[in-house]
Amino acid sequence: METHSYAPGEIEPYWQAAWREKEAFKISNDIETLKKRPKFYVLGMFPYTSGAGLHMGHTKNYVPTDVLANFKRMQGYHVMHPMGWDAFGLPTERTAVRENEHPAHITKRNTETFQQQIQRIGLSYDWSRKIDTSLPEYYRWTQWIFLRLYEKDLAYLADVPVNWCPALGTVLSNEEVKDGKYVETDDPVERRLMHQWMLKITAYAERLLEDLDLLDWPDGLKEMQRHWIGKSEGAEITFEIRDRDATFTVFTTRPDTLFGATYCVLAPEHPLVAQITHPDAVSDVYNYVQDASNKSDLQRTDLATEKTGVFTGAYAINPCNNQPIPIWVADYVLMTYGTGAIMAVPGHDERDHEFATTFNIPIVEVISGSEKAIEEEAYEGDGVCVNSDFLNGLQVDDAKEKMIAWLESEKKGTRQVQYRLRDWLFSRQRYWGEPFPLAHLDDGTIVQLPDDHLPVELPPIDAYKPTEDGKPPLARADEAWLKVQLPDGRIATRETNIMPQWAGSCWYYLRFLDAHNTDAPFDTALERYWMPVDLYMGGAEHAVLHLLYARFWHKVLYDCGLVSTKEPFQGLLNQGTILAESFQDDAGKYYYPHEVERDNEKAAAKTSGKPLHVQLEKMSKSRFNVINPNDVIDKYGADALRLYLLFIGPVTASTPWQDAGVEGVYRFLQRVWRLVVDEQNGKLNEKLTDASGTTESELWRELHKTIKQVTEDTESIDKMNTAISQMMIFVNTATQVKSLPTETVKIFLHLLAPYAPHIAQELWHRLGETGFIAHASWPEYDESVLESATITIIAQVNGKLRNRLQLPADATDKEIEEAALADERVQRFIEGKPIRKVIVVPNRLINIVV
RNA sequence: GGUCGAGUGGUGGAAUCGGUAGACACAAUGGACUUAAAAUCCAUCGCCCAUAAACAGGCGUGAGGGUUCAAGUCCCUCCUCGACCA
Repeated sequence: METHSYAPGEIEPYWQAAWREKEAFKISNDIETLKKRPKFYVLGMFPYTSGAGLHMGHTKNYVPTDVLANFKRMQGYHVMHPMGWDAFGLPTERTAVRENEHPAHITKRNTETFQQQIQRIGLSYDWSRKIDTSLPEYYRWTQWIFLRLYEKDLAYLADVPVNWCPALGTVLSNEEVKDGKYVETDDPVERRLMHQWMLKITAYAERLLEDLDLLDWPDGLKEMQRHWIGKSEGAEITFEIRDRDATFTVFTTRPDTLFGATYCVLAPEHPLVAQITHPDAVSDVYNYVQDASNKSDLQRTDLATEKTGVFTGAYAINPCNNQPIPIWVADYVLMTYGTGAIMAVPGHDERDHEFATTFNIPIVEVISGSEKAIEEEAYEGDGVCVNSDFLNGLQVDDAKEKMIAWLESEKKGTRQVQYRLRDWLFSRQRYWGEPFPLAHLDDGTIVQLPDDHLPVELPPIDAYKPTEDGKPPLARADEAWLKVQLPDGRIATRETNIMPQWAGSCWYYLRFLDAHNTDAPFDTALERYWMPVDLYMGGAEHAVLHLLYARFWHKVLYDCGLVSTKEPFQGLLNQGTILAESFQDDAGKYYYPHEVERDNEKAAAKTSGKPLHVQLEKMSKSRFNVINPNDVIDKYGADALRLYLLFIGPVTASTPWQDAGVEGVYRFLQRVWRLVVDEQNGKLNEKLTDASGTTESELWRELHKTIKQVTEDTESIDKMNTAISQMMIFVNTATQVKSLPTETVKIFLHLLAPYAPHIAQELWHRLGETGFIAHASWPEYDESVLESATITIIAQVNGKLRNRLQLPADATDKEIEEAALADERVQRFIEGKPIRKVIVVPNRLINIVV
């Protein structure tokens, strides 16, 4: 029997093809056309195109941003809503090695899969703007922007400690190293100084901090960035060394505690260590420094359970009281942080206190206020200075000021601001990334290649690993690539490091504006029209690094006069994660849901009968709890997937996946379908009439209520779940009425269209409309329709609900009071007690206090 | 350890500025329809007390205290969980 029920599997591919053929979401690049309307730029963070394909986390980002794009488009905005691929990076290179295939081929395959999967969701991207960071036409401009940074002296070479794995002959990232070993092969990893490219992001620390105030970002996110930048104010103080003609400088945020400094510490790498160490201590110190050099920063500071150190035998002079204090070497002081030396105040710093206790160094109280004896516990709180000569009696803040003034007048120190932010290690010894547009001359000087040499394309090489003598993979390229002739005729050797994975994503939001420009990274007029991004959505894992790096590049481009805004992303939201049940046995082994026997709370493995722990965790392959978006589309369609993802909770909340919930929204879509289509014969529902909407006044009012709520909730982004609730209420009402004005249904379909575009389009079409509902105008609501002749007033006695009163909307306070007092149920609770007070909240309630 | 956020029915979640707690769904239970099932439709659905039934009543937003005519919402103390950083 032929059925005419809702069949997403048929209508969705049909309309997706129609949108593609008609280029329904393509945006003009003609600036005059664009300027006729306001703009809205909504961007979901583009995916890293790993072989795993699209996962539910992507959809939790791309669906809400798409709803917003559809909504703004219907409101009359020109909407920039592009998609592309973050394609350079280590995972693809690893696959290339494993499968012995060129990473470019793997990338092509992966991006095609991604595009196919994304298109099935019915997202309204302008695919003509698609970019791929690993294509020369794109990375040409990444290299071009790097040259602008280089010209501004923001790129430099430095010796920095890296994780070096001798067995693999390569550098590893911190994430790849655990307990001094490479996580995948257990090969030992050591710390080694290597020549690396650095970007001087610290030069922008203050602006990166200050300009956070310009942004409409969640406070928590701004706080994370502030913390990462880590501005601290204090003083640099110079210490002289007794009996030697040498000094060292420390940075402290607590110059007020200088009188309490009872020792100093130099980092093991500090250049003075060798110079000042007393002959008797030389071998101890040497051994200690050797040990420390193999530890990571984390092992030296936060993971260290015990403080270690060694006395140099030398003494520094405390500048405020000329007392000699011992100089130690300890690995809890890092050379890369501050000046690589500290003054230690064990009385008022927890780590110094621990160290002083371990090594029996005196502890002096200089700030009063501690509840415990200063020998027992460091006191880091506020208080009044004691044992501090000219600071005595001052509060901490005043004491800091006075001490800095004194140091400056005595030329023993200066006011200083310090940041936690480090310069950005910008080179990798890998293959699948952007080559640097730089070359080295024989005399060691570095030259930048002229712009017209770009792109510097990746050369073909025989193996994606370092050379025998430890040079990066690009050093395997043939001479034709390695040697480059400069405009003046000299021959230079190309830089063989590549840029890190972050590089391509630092400016991709600009390339979307003018994706195929071959003369410039983007057109300036287009940039001025579209920037900044109005809403940027992405996972919280990018809250710090990606956003900070992109902001940094953007500010450099701003200083070069290439972009018109100080900040790239005006609005920003982190979508929540999607959780799902996972099953784990006592040994920590995970099981797939189909391997598990469920009995209410308890779960057991089907094969072994072992009891399993059931927990809600983020969906991930390694936890065996992934649900593939494409499987959901196969079963329920893209509209149901979209609606469900939005209906389970606010966009920013983390919510568990429930299969049954998808059925709920699927049923809702079926009800919508039946409003228009008679499932028996496929014709239009007989209830539909040509009457004006106002004839069915209750439904008309519900419609306007729905327009209002869907408009407001969609606008706020984080309330799309309640927008759907209200649409459900409308459909429930519409299902029950006896005659249904077609006009009313058509208006409703506009509201549904951003959320469930396929079904809205299909029903729109069946109601005789041509063209795309996506191009129709967003409906307005009429406030007067929402007004009702009567209102419900809550009658309370002593704050407790006693009755609901139906009263005319224009009733005065006095009339409300009279009606309440006349009410039988209210009277029962007053029972002749004296009325002390009556509170009337307009349009809401009356509270009688007895 | 630090910073930020969150605790509401069996479940996901609603609740504007402090003003009807539990919208909308899911699950469950009962019923209608059906040879049967699915689908669909109707009803019930926080806890307690009471009743033949009903009207009503008491309690209730992690725990304890406070402010207020009125607290899920504001303040204090504590507990638990999560995110990020270390």
